[in-house]
Amino acid sequence: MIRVRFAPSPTGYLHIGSARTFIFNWLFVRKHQGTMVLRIDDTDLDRNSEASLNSIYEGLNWLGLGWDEFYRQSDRLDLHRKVAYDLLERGLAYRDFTPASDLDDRPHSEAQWLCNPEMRSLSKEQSDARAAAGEPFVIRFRVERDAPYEVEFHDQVYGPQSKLTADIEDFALLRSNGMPTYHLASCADDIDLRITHIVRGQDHLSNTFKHVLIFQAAAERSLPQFAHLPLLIGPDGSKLSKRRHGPVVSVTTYRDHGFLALGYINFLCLLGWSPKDNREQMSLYELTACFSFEGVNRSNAVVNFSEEDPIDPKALWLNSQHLRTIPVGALAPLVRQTLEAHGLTPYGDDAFFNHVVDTIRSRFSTLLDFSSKGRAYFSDDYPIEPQALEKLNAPGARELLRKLADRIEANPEFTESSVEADLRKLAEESGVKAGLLINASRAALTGQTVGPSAFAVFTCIGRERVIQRLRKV
RNA sequence: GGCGCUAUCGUCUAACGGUUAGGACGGAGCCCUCUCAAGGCUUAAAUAGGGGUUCGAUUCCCCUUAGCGCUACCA
Repeated sequence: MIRVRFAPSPTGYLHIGSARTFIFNWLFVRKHQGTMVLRIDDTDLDRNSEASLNSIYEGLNWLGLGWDEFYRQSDRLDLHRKVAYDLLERGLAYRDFTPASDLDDRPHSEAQWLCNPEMRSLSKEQSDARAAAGEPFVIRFRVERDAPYEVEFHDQVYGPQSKLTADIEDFALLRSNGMPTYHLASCADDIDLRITHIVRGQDHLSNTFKHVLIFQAAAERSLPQFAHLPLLIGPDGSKLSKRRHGPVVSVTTYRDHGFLALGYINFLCLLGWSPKDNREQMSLYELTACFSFEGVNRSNAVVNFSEEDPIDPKALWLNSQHLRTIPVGALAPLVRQTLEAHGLTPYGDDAFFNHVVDTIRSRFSTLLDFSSKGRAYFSDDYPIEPQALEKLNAPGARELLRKLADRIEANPEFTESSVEADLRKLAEESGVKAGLLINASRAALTGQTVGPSAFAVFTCIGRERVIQRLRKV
């Protein structure tokens, strides 16, 4: 049984890199009918906040993929401590009484820090005595020093990995305030939750050697599988961060820009992974079916945005592809929500609404376009653009539009073809080109010079409103 | 500084030793057309540099360079 976990720490919004990690975990586990664990890694008291936990849920809920089991590390502290003390008991870890402030003075840039030999060699009696006296300490993992060996694991993406114990420092397991470090909490939980595949960002690739040491020391069973994902970076080549790159790094930004969750998921999947057969637009089903770690790349992927253009153009394109191909029935409720959020109430029944959505969607790339560019289809209060005004100001245009209104009113039939017939007949009788009347109609009905076929516009606005709007010009 | 990872068009990527180095986004142009999209077609655009191995390297090995990551009582 495959079990994976997504383990965000609540120290900010849901980062798009984290979102992609979540998605890859999800695709993998759904493909193999395993269990998805959501685990909140909240062991850093200083940086955690309830607000950021909520924003992570917000992002996850928007993606809409879901999970099967849920844990918070802060509820599992006893387990973490037990693992640390067990390692201490067995001599695989030791107490380090060095005050935290002294460690800051370490010459970081020159030689790497491995351990403090004095603390490492403290006898059990001394160590116990100082602890009993209330002196603060951290518990560190005792990495082999006398007989260095290669710590090895096989990464599903990066292949065989190894690192000499001589290059691994005696990392902390338990802080002096009694809280576990990331390394300890993560491994203790992965063991306890019987996680079989650890899928996470490549920034943890070198940490994995430490984790392997913990797993080997603390778990009876064999190592989980590891799969590290290439990082998402900005156009400047640096890791995406809110401070540097702004709101583009938060998934909710894309929700707020009117993205379809599927469109954005699809985009994220194509960053660092490909199905190898040139497919780009894919359904969740297709993504799940063909996802594999073999298809994951090893080099970082740039999210392509700029100040003028804050959304990756490919994301926008992919979204527009989904927007025009998903079933109207699935799209319509989302459009309705968007409209309502902008104070617009669509006309007519569901069938009519679906018809309108279906007609105009191929020109749009986000949900927001329905309430902005598509406003005239859902409200009588819409702006007339300057170019549209020009069309209306064409000689005789207004008068012809009023006549057209009369013709339409006189004709009981109201379909694309009946309107077209009425319009063309009127143009012919008046000795003007049909194009003039067609363009003027669109301008009058939508306030815009761009949009669907003019006759389709008539049916989307509806008979009564068409007559009204044509007369009003 | 040490260790680890990476390197194909501007961007996302394909090519698991032999291709005119393919596709997509974006750009340019053409067609279609009542407008705008969509769609179709065309086009510009890449193997970081240097050594090997090989009949033959984008592909395998080494070096250089560059970028990224880890080197915290952050995750």
